Amino acid sequence: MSTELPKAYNAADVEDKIYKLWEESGFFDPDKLPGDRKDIFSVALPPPNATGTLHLGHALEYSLQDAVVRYHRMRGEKTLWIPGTDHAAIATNTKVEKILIKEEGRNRHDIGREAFVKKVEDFVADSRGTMQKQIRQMGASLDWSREAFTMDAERNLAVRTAFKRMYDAGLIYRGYRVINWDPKGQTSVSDDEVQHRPEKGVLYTFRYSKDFPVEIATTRPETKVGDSAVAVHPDDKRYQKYIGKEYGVEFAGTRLKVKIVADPGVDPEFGTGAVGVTPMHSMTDWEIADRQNIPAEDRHQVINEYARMTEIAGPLVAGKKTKEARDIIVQWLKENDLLSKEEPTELNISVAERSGGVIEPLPKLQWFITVNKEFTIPRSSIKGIEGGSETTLKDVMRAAVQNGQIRIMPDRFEKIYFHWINNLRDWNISRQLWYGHRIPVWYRGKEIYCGIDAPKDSGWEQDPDTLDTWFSSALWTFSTLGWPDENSPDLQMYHPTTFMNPGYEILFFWVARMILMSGFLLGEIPFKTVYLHGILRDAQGRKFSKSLDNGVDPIDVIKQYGTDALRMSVVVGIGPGNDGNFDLNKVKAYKHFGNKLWNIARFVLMSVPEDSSGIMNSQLTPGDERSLAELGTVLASMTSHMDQYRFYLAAEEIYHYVWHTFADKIVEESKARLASEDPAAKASAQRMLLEILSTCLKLLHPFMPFITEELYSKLPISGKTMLLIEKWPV
RNA sequence: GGGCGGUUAGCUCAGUUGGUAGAGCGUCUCAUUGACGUUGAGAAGGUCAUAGGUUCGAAUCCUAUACCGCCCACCA
Repeated sequence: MSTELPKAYNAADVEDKIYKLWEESGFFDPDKLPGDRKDIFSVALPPPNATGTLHLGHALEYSLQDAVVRYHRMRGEKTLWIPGTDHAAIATNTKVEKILIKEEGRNRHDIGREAFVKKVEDFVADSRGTMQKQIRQMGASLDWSREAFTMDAERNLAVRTAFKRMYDAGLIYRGYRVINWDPKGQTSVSDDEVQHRPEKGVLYTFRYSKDFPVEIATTRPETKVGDSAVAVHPDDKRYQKYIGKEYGVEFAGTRLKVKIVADPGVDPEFGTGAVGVTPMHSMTDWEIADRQNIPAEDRHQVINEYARMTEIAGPLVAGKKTKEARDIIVQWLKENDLLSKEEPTELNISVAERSGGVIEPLPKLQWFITVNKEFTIPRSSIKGIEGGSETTLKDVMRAAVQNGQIRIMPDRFEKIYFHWINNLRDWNISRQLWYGHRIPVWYRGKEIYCGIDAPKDSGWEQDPDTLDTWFSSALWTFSTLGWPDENSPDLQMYHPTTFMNPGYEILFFWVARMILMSGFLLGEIPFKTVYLHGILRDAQGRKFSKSLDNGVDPIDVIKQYGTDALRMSVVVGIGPGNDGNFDLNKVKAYKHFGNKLWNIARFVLMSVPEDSSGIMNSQLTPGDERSLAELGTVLASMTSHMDQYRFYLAAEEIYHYVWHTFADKIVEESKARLASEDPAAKASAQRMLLEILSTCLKLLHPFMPFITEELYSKLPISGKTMLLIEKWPV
């Protein structure tokens, strides 16, 4: 054999070249794949946030998806994998504003909306370029001709159309109520974007004034200047005589009208069994106030958007930060001999997940998607939901998974999903951010107009708010396929998509919302299988974090060990839904494996003639027949693993076979015969080696695409194609 | 408060429907001008958290307990 391979495999020499070859072949585009492909396999890449660069989590995600995509392409399916980027409104806003403050000492308000959005767009353009390059380095076989961005013109049209249709169906409404306000990010956030952090607090027990009949308990005395009622349990004997009575009280420099009401939501065992109701600063209290018909004029906003006390809060605390106000009020209670107890307590503080700001519940006029309201679903292929029937978005989301049309892997996340739906409240979709999809609603005096485009006549002003970034992400499986053009060939061909591979941390943010949107807008499920992956931790199992400085740049790993080694290291041994540890030693081990494979191929290539047509027809010895049969069982098992999305087992199986059966046993055993004088024995060995090597390269290709493609190109077999589109053996 | 996951070799973790325990790394011994030292052969090392139960048989199923971790939550 004349082809000279270097002694060791050097990933850097081949990866860029191979990727270019693939990309130029056009085979990432399913329309350009050869042969008659009837079965469809389509995947939408979870679009990475346009906030900068890829991290190891992306490496894990893309290794899994590329393996499954390559496998199905080799199975002869019409395989589409669509790339894209998410504008990640809140994350990008935050990041760019941070840079702005650092570099220019100005915030977004200093430079104005237009200039700020321009800055964000420039930043995003930059990030997207970097990330596209990095995704290519991962070897991801994405159809770049269909690349999408959640903020481009096509996706913007999809967003406006979706909003309009939901608005017309009565599923989107504007409402004034208590929402999660992030004083740091200066925007509202949805319930899912609020995280809880345990903190030590104090439970204060006191009464508003000397002549007020009941004591209440709270951890936030500063909000009590905004109280409108005291709620007790309807069956609580202690307070029966006060229920329905109204008191005027002088409390910490304010005058309050406090009605004592009975509400079943109150726990008689907690504190004094009586709760001060602050409608404007607690969602629960707002709901109690609604149930008790507390009129709007008796609800007082005492905290503003900057987490400072308002004028209404009274002269004692007005203008103060909430924490200062708390101290002042506690002091006032003590001075007036109203405080009866101070007990240390554990409390959960609410924090905005992006900015880290402490959430301040505030009443605001916001846009919501209602999840409990009945509507007529125009059409539906979701089992259990009849087209034309009355249903709710919650029911749609539930049905899609309950009836098995969507499978969530691992199964246990289905329970978590249902639990989330059961407790779901209306989704606050408006954000007071500048970068994002502008809400397609216009106002003129008391008139309101919702439309895909601005109203033609003059005097209208568009709603200043933008949409929650997950609103556009929720459309992703079909907004990337030409929707809202229902006749789009891509949409008809590739939707519902086959496979979806997000991290479990965005099950609610994204997976559930995709099911919601696809259900309402298309009457379809967005995908058939959701394979949730876990988080990658460091070698000791710790989370990657800036403070630990244990971050690893996947591009550095690729430079040092090669992409194939990185890919194997994040796939093998990590089951669905489980966190994995990232260990450079593991990457190194798979680099060694690549080299092993390289040298197996070198040996085989040196051992067979340049023209293999003669040996490929030679008679196999019974021993060689057995070896091929044994490979057949490995193949069958691997195929089954791949079909069931058990990549972690498939990859390990072929790894083990190549090294410890093919190299250690079969190749070793063949050496004597290759050197022998018996031409039949020699030819049989040559044929067997070449066949096994060829098959192994195919089986490994989904996991280690670069080295296998390179080696496959050297094999002296006729009729072969690029390994990328070679047939998976059967 | 509710729910979920984990507990397997020194370390990090696999173990698909129950059939006498596996991988990588690490350790020890030996080999080696050989396709590959990014190597090969071999070895040591586990009562599969604990206690019960089901079964001919359990790391695997059931019930408790302990310890770690995660998610959800309108006990103010």
